[in-house]
Amino acid sequence: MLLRNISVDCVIFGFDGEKLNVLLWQADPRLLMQTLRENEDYEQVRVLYETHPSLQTESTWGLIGAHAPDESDLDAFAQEITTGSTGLTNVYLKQFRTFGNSRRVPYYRVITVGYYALINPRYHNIQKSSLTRKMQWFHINRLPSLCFDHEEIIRAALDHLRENVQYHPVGFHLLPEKFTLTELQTMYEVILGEKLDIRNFRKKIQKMDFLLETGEKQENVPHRAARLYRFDRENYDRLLTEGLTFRI
Amino acid sequence: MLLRNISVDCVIFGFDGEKLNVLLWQADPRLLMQTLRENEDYEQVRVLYETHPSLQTESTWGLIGAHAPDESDLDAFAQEITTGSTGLTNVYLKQFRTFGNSRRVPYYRVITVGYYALINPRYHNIQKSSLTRKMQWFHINRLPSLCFDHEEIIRAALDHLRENVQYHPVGFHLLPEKFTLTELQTMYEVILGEKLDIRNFRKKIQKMDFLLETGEKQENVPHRAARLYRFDRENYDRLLTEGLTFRI
DNA sequence: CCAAAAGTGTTAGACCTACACCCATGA
DNA sequence: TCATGGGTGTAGGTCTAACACTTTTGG
Repeated sequence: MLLRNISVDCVIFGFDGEKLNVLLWQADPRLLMQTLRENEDYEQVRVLYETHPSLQTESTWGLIGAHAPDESDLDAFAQEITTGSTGLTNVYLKQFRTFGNSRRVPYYRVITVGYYALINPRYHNIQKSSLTRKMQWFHINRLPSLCFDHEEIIRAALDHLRENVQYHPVGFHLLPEKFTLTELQTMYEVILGEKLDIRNFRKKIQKMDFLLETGEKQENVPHRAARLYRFDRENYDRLLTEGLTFRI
Repeated sequence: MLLRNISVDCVIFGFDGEKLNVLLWQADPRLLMQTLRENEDYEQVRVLYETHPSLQTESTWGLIGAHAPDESDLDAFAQEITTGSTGLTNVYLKQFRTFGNSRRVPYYRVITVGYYALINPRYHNIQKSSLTRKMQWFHINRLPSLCFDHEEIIRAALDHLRENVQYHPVGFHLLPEKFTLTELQTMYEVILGEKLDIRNFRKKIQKMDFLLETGEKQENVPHRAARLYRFDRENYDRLLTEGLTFRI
């Protein structure tokens, strides 16, 4: 059974090497209606899904989310939602805030627990669920019209990410497993919204001692090939216990 | 009406000048039963309150919290809860995490939205609600036995506070309006769990330029009287827009 | 040989750390 | 006059910010 008053929304961030994007979703009204009719799990939430216009117009998009089932842990359910739409398992997910205004959706009370995911879009496969008309990446500065308070949720996720990324090495989840220092720097520049000095950035990040040189280089690039690094989680964890403070 | 599946819990932190404490609560079984009988708002949550032993033994304590009413915004409801137990209005409250494990309380599903409050206990008056047997401060290192997952919630609140306090000037809420530099330093030492060098701390905090000297001094202390300062929020906000980064 | 991005070092100033003694007050 | 905590400065090392040219690669 679904909990009528509780939903989970995932702000799925993807970094394509140049821009930070969010994965958004549009329901297919026909498939949605059919599911509402045939699946009695949806009994609890029918009125909201049946009638809200934003789920039926072509121009309004939503975050990837769902009402929580009675029997799932919220963290696990957020993983399920992410896996269901990207095909990725074991994604970095951060619960960042719960939105609890009493009139944030129409008809009845729904609080939503907000998570954000960091993924590298090169590796994922968008999976349409049975209700989906479209699923698409949007640049965070060019969001379409969004239903409910989803724009506020995305804004809040981004603010949270911006802080988080400065004090915790989570940005690596947005990159391929092997990445160049330029990719790493660009990711930070995009999230923080400012240019960083290339020489100072390299000195700083290399001094932190949890980048592993793979010995490999880029291939088939029309310029000097860059060295590829990987994030050394084990060493990072060890350094943490010794009191390292990560700071970009 | 109360939302059966959603509660709000407030970890109320108080700093007494020496230690960091948490305000905890014990129900009075007789008053509780009477309220359950007479107040039909409690219909939804009766089974949980009637039968769980932790609400009835003398040795188990709980956080200050309640099931959320259908019509209140969660943030506002957390304020109400805090006001109801401390008599203080306009308290610093931070929503820090939502606890959503499916079996965190018995009988039926309840997720709880966790907030923590920072108050100066000198100014507050504990107000017992109609259900209370006892309400009492506990030192964070000497917590009593707690019901449900409340110990985990307190631990998580403390971790969050520890991070928050280093990058945001929120610790001031734990102090009286006018405070000495030693009080400020002690507060940071207690939260961070480490000693700070007095001279370096003073240089650092004074350089930040949002402490106002009041011109007053302590009175009736058996030693040299310390100067009293106050936090200059306006100047802090101005400095923020100019790109200040606060860091203890 | 050209275009494009990779890669590298130095200097001046700011900041951090470690550390010890005198001062003001009330009892 | 004593006990208690308030208040202060310096020196050495580390970190930060600003800044421009050479190298490698593919086309």
